[in-house]
Amino acid sequence: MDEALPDLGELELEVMQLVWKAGEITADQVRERLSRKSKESTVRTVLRRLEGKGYVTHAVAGRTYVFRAVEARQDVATQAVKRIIAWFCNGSVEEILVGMADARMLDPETLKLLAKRIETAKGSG
Amino acid sequence: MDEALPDLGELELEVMQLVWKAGEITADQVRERLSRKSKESTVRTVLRRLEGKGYVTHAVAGRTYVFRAVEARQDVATQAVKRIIAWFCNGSVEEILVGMADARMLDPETLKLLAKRIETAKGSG
DNA sequence: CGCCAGGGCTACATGTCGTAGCAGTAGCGG
DNA sequence: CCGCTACTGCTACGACATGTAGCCCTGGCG
Repeated sequence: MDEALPDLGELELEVMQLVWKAGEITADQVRERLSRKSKESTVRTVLRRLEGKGYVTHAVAGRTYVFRAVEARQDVATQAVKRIIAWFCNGSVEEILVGMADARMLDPETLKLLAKRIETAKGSG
Repeated sequence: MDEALPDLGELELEVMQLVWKAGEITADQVRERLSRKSKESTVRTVLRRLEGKGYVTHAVAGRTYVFRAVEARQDVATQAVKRIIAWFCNGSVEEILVGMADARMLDPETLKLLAKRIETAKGSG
């Protein structure tokens, strides 16, 4: 669990979105909801690769595989950000945050929410 | 300037680090400082590709190219985060931040700094 | 018992990336 | 003024990732 970041291609990503959104999903359901119309074997290959990469697991329901995400979307996102920080900012979280602030991606509301979150985390963790 | 995110391989990334750190740098200097010992032509190819991707530009000094980054490290990092957010959180910045808070990547100090930053941005921008 | 749904394996084309050889060119020293 | 050398660009090649799909296997149902 160290390289666990976006080794995801476009299709793979879209599939993951679907998996996250549905919670549980079959290969065929994925195929139906996919914007790009791929063949079933294509979808299944992607799903299998995703499983190989550790992004999803499957349970067997009858003769059908039901997939679900291994990690929550937010966790993967957080991991990704962490990676970015390590990559570009030598581990300085502040740099990123400051950059985000400058880019108007943050606002006081969000900040307050965060403050609360941190409090909670401190208390419960 | 829309896909301008980490299409960077390992070597490319390391080269970028060097460029950012040095401000201005020649192909040979890059080669010297590289952890991995590559041939000059390799380094030059990477530099050229980086230029093609819009990450660096060069000025000619005598018969030597002097490279420098087009965008600041923080900006690229911010872009990257933005991309992540779009990818995994449907554009919700909060989700990421909350995730970071939960992952203990944030602390009150940083938050205060951010608050200040936002104030400043509001005033000046 | 044969058919069909659902799945796996294997292949292939394309694109990226690291690596590098080879050729062109412009100064510098003789 | 000329050749050497320092630098550069171009082109290639192998490895690996990714999208796409064909073909075969298997188990349950009619």
